[in-house]
Amino acid sequence: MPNITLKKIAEILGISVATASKALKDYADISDETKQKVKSLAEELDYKPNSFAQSLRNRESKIIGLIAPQIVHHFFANIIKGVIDAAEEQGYLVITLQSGESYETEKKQLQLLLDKNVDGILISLSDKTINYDHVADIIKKGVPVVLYDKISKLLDCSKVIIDDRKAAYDATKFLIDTGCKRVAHIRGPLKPQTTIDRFLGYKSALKDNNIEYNESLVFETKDLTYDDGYGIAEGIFKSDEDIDGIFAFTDLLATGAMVRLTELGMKVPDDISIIGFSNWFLTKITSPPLSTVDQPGYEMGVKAFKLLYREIQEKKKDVNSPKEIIKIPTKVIPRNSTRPML
Amino acid sequence: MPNITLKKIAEILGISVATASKALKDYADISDETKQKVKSLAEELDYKPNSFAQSLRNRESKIIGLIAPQIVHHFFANIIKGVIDAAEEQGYLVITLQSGESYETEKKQLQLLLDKNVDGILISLSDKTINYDHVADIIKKGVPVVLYDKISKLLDCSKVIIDDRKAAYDATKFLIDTGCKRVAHIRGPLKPQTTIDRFLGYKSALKDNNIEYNESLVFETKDLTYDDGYGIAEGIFKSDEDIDGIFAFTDLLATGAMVRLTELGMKVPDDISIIGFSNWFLTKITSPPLSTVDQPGYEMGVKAFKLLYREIQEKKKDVNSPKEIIKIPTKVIPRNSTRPML
DNA sequence: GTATTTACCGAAAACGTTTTCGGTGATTTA
DNA sequence: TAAATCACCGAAAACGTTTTCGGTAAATAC
Repeated sequence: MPNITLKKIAEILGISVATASKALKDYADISDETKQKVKSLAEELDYKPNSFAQSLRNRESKIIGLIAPQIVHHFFANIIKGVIDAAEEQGYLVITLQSGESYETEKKQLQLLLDKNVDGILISLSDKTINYDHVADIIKKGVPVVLYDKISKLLDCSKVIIDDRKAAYDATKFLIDTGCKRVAHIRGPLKPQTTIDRFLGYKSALKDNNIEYNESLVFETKDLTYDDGYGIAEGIFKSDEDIDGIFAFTDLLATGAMVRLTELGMKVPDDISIIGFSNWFLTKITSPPLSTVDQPGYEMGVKAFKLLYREIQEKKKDVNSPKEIIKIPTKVIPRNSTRPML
Repeated sequence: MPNITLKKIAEILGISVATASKALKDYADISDETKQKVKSLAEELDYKPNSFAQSLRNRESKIIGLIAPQIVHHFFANIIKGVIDAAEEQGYLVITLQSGESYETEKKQLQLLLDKNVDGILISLSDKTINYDHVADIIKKGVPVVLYDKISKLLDCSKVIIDDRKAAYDATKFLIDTGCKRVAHIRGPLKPQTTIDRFLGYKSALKDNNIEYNESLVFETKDLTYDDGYGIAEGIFKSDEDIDGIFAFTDLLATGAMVRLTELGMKVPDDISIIGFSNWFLTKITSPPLSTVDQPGYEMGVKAFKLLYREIQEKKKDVNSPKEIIKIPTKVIPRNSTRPML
């Protein structure tokens, strides 16, 4: 079945393709009568403009690209959902790709999106990415790019991030406020900025509460897995430091640690309080339910798209407003792995 | 910066656009010398063919559409990942959309994808979808469509599904084999086929093991939420039926029920054994860890794409092989919410 | 030495849309 | 009545690619 085109409509009506096109777009130099005829015939034949032709002519695809390190991940899935919803509202569709935390695939996928002529790109850097030229290059080329969550300060573009430092500060302070004296920190892998920021937030909360920072209370992880948290708990249990609180880099680490410490006979939260990070679904159903920091992924996705959308519009009009960095506020969610506030 | 096109390459080299195009595609009627010149200049200038022009000319977008009821969902996220990976391998990109279990948006999004001229569509029906014309129409139009997970028998197209009936049979049999005498079933909402199939699997496992089916051992849910499972547990606890095993429609329901039953003083698995369905991540960290049925989402996504890919290829060649229905095998994952096998 | 094949290239149409730039005839204005 | 305005429409170029169909020169065949 041959597709129905403007040409066909024009032929049937005995007018030119140009007139048909303009009629559908309500150009002023087309009579109301012709407009009506074209519109109703288009309706009747269920005419759909060919998007390739439109894109070719208008130089825009109405598609954006989205790269996430992982898709099967509560936080990122929420972001993706937010992006898709916000995009759809503006008539944009989203091509999603995942780097799998690999620099090479991240680079390759960026190119795939560019090859498809997406109107803009939303990207969260992989943990392994230490060279940013692949992103810098496309920014330089004028492609609208917005970074979200895993960002780099070296990249000159708009960004949406969690205020990790403040969030970590709040979490740590919450432990202190609920009676913890010696708070440990299970930190993430060294590289990403989030690790550093949460660590700094932890440190400054200690400082502000007159607790001396003690390096041996900081435990490092590489994998961010449940098993990792589970393993690290051994060290915390055996430590001589009288640890009575843990601020973990993620809920998963916290959960792993909590399970192991419980197995080892410690009571949570009385012997040791634990707070995670992200408010993933699982935190509601651990025993005890895990206190955590809510990291609003959906909102982040929406904001990221809106930033990108603005840039896309501005590019069309050839204006250039300054880059923006949005910090999404977080909130401590107290549950039963920490003691109640006094 | 103006994009670099075939025309530009041709001009620089003093040849025609046609020759340039053919050189890049290794046409036999172009001399090796010209091919080399064109290729190296293209390389040097970083020439990227304009995808709109290609799509317009070739009538294919190398993009497929994917509609899922939910994105923030372990099972679907895995499927999406599988689809994206498999697609990328064949040079396809994926536009993902979520219906949010709404028939109206499902319908609308199908249209959005069609308007973008995707080469094919992968769709999992929303729970609320009871009219299938919107899908049937595009199948009739010749658009390659493959249904996955939430399917309808009324739709004539290829499908990829979990063998729900067998999976439920296995899960129920597993409870019986580990000593349960009176196995309850928390079933899903009435409509979707999965609910029915799992229920039938449950029933026939009972029958094959000479246990009489008892309607009052079947509990219905609407929401599939943790809270739903939690609430239903009340009824199970208060029941006079001496229930000693539960096969729940999903892990979440199972977890909710398990938590509530534990609160009510029952010991899992000794007083009551529980098995869930899906092997979501959370099952590893409940206490006790939840026995479940593994539902391989990733594999399902891969298979679904491959089916779709085949149809797309066949459509190009104008051949028409019969529709295929793939059933993905599942596996019982024994953990500690059920008793050990004797 | 003519006829035929071979090797290589290009003109042009096509995909379907959008928009510019005139160009009609009809109506107003001076 | 001539000149200016108006309302309406269409031809054609453009977006960048692909492919068909010749066409020309050189190489081979007879």
